[in-house]
Formats: sequence, C-alpha cells, structure tokens
Amino acid sequence: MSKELKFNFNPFKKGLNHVLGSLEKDIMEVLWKRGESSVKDILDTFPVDRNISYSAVITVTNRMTNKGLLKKRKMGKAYFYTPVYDKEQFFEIVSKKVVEGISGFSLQSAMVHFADYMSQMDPEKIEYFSKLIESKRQSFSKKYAENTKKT
Amino acid sequence: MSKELKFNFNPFKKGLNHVLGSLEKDIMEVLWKRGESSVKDILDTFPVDRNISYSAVITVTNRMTNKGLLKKRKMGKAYFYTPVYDKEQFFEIVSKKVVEGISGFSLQSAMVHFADYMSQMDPEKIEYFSKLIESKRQSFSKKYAENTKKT
DNA sequence: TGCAAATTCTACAATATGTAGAATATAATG
DNA sequence: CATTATATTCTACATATTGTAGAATTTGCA
Repeated sequence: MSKELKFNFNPFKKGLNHVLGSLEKDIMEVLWKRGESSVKDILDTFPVDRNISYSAVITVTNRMTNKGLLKKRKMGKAYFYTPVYDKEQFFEIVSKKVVEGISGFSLQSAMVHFADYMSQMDPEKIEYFSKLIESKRQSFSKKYAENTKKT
Repeated sequence: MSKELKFNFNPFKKGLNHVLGSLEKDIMEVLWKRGESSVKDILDTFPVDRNISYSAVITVTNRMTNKGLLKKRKMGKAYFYTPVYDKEQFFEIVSKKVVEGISGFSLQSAMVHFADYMSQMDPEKIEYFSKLIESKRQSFSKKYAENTKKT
C-alpha cells in the first residue's frame, strides 16, 4: 500500500527544489523543523503576506502523502503530517538514486565530471574522497583476490 | 535566441529515457544514426505497426527544436532536423549537469554513494577512477601550495 | 444539537509529453 | 499558371505534475 518514493531530479534548480516543488519544499522544511504538524500549524509558519489557502496546503500535503513523502495521522478533528524520512535520510535516498542513475547513464562521464567537480573543492574533501575510493579499491581487490583464489 | 538546453533527470528510468520522453528518445536515436533527416525520413524508420501520425512527429521535433535539442533547416519543401549535440556530447552535457547538481545537493552523500557504486564495478574502473582522483588531488595540492606561498 | 474547524471534492492554471485532425501553405510538374 | 501531392501550422485533446482555491460536506467538541 505505502507507495515507493518517486522523484525527478531537476539539475537546474537549487537545494530541495532539485526534487520538490516550491510549496512541497516549504512544507517539508516546516515538518522537518517542527515535527508532526497539522495543516493549520504549517499555515501558521508562513508569513502573513503569503496568501495561500488552507485548501491549497491540504491538497499538497495529501499529494505528498500519496507520493510517499509524508504519513498522516488523525488527532482530534485534524490530520497531522510527518515526514516519512528525516532530512538526512531524504538527502541520502535522493543522492543514492541520482548517483546510481547517472552512473548507469554514463559511468565514464560521471567519473570524469565528478572528479572535475571535486578538484574545485577544498583539499580536505578531495583527501577524504581519495581515501574513500582507495579503501573501496583495496577492499575490492581483496575480495577479488579471494574469489580468484577460490576459483 | 537559441534556447539553452534544459532537461530533467528521472532516476527511475533507463538510458536516454532518464532525460527524454519515449518519442523524443526514438527521434533522437534516429537522428544520431541517420544524421539530418526530414519528418518523413524519421517516420520511415519506424516499424509499420507503429501507428504514429506525421503531425505527432512534427510536433515533437519542433518542441525538441525549441528545447535546444535539434536545429532545423529547410530543404526543398520540407524541414530537415539535426541534433544540436552528437550522442557523446549529449551524454557529456547531461552527466556534467547532473553530477554538478547532485554534488551541490549533498556532496558528502554523493561521494559515499559514488564510491559505493564504484565498489560494485570491475577493478579496472575503480583503478581508473582512483588514479583520476589522485591526479586531481595532487594537482590541487600543488596549486594550493603555490597560492599559500604567494600569500 | 449546533457551530467552528477540517476535510473532501472539484476544478482551473501552467508545464511537459504524446497524439492527431483540419486548415493552410508550398514546391514541383504537366 | 493551375493542379496536386506533400509538408507545415494551428488547434486540441489526453495524461501527469504542481500550485491554487471555492464549495460542499463531515466531524469533533462545547
């Protein structure tokens, strides 16, 4: 029943808007900050000059629930919404899926451009990544050697 | 005037369908294979049982032109379409943009998942990437050292 | 039981993509 | 130059996603 999380990645947007619409993003951020909240709670966090109807928010929270982003629970007369994934998990899931997707799309290009991107980063990041890859490389060699031996 | 290429990346699809709709993909592939072609040329490459109208193809080729995927040129009575980017360039552009996007989204996660993905690849890929990163790392350290010296 | 508050339903807008019919334009040819 | 085959343009509908909201209905609580 619980839908699998599906999303698109828009490379031309920023931050959460890579993955979420503008209102969806605002709602997610409110929920990550406040935790379980009602539509009224969410509306209350919006600046007064943001003219957005109760209905609009409810429609979007329900759509997000159907998309697997939120879960809802009735308390008193209102529904309260909670993110299915906390912020860290969400970024992890998106990153994993996009990295796998782009690697499958063109591993060679992905490697090159990732390396390029890294090279513009601060040395610590590159060091970190370099070591990460090296450890992967070694653990793989080890496994590979073992398998070879077995065969 | 010539529009900048814009696209979305759908991590849940495969190959070119990560970026293109089904008909768009088929058209791109025909054009990459045949080179500059008319709508009729494109239609002729489709299997007979694929009932698709002339209008449908023309509409999509024109939309692709507006999106910056194709350029068109009148020859005789018909327009002929050509990809703005060859296949390799196109994969490069998409990879670069998506890698930059996902790195900006969460560099830490991207690094980890990219390393994970690599670790499932064959050793040659990991070796290659390991060396790529290492060379980037070293050239960066060098530049960094120089800049430090200067300051 | 009655009302305030919340939900559901429905619907419209914009964008993206697939699809195609009707009307119109145009090149080539007799 | 008129006819005709063919290509284009225009328009429009379908589905999907996201933003938006009014109207009708439900419901919890006082």
